[in-house]
Amino acid sequence: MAEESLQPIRGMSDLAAPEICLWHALEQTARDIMSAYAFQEVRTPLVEQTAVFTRSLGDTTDIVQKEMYRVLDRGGRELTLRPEGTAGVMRHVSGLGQDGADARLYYLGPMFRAERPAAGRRRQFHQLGAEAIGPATAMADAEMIALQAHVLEAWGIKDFVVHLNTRGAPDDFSRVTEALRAALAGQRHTLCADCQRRYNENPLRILDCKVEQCAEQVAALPPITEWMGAPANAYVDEVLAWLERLNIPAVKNPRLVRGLDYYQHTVWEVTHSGLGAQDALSGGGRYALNMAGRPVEGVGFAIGLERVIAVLKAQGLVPESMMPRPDVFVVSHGDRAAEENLVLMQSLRLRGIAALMDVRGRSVKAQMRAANRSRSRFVIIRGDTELAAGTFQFKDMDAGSQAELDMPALMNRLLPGPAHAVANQAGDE
RNA sequence: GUGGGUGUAGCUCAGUUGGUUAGAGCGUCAGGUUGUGGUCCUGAAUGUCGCGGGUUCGAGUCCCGUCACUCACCCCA
Repeated sequence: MAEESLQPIRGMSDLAAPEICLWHALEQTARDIMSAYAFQEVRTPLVEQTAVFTRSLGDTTDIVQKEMYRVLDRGGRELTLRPEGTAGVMRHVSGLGQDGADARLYYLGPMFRAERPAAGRRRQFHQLGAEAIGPATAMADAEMIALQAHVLEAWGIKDFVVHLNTRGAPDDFSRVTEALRAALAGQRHTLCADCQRRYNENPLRILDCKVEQCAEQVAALPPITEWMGAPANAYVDEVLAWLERLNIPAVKNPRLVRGLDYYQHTVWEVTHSGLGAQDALSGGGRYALNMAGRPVEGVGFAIGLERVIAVLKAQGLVPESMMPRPDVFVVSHGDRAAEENLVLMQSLRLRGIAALMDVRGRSVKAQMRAANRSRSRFVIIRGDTELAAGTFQFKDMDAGSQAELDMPALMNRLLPGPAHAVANQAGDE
């Protein structure tokens, strides 16, 4: 066998410049908006006891059945790399007791699912999620959808669509399940293999099957809300009313049910036409379940960062344009000058000026090339001549102009510098 | 998990019906007189042709396997 191929494992990859600059920008925007909605960040462990996920997501879900990275630790305990963020947050909240009754929390980080990678789907991917813990009210649900739309818009995502549905109250659930089985009983054998299995295990999931023959039969069914009681219907309508009041466009999609068992009442998904096969940008819903003996109710969503970035790139955004520019590159000629320039560079950095220099003792020409490649805004050249005269050559790399300055004049050019270097960044080509 | 496509220098790729020292563009580095970038000119370096096996006098080129990437299905973010 090959000695060792230390490459990243399938579906996981490094995230570095220039792409990382885009991530920083998105993260900063998201944190600001979360603060505006009074959400606090929570960082739960990347690994939890397997039961945290199996109990909350549901045993029959695809995530639990075939997509979790499960490992045994030294004590033989069953652990799992988190496939989503909600379960860990609920576990956290259940430990807070009364203090967790109205928690407003968000998270941002990697999730793991052992799937076959494809466009918009990785084994390690990243989600921004938010959870509002508290009693079920339509206003709380609408607020979350508004928050989510706010984030997507602030990131510059255009033309996303919010699909909304209800899974009904808990006591509607069995009624809908039975009604579905009854409605499909006759044509059961014409459904796809997966749906025949779902017919027994979880008939709701048949509703969002993409196989054509199933979709046709589903289209002929009445909307599931007809089998639900009046309270459940009143609840969704109220959510829709609040959204309208907030000017958040949303379309009702009676086939949307989502794949996780903990949802009840409002569920939604945001799609974008520019994504291809995996067109879901984010999803969320209201849930209720028992975590460690404590009931936890809440509403939340998760946005797939990789997919957001795919849309932004499709919209023409280039990560390279977001790379920060160094303010100044220091060029030396002669050992004495190099020594003094190292000290100069350090003092510039202490004042917040982004500075760098060549540390290999290369020719002035090579240093200038390096300065150009680094996209530095300015170059300071100080050799033996300048050292003797107590001056600096100060070159504007964009304009190509150069002037000889003394120390006060140099500082004068550089200290207000970051401001106009930033202003310049937007306009460079 | 199932199916399709791909895998040749840092990057994007070419490589004719298997034939002798494997190429281009971009990038990198160095020069174009002795202290100056981005344009131009000249030159240089870099490949276990994904990995393993097989067929053959001979394989980047054919066959098998394997790994990875990629796309679709499934499901989801």
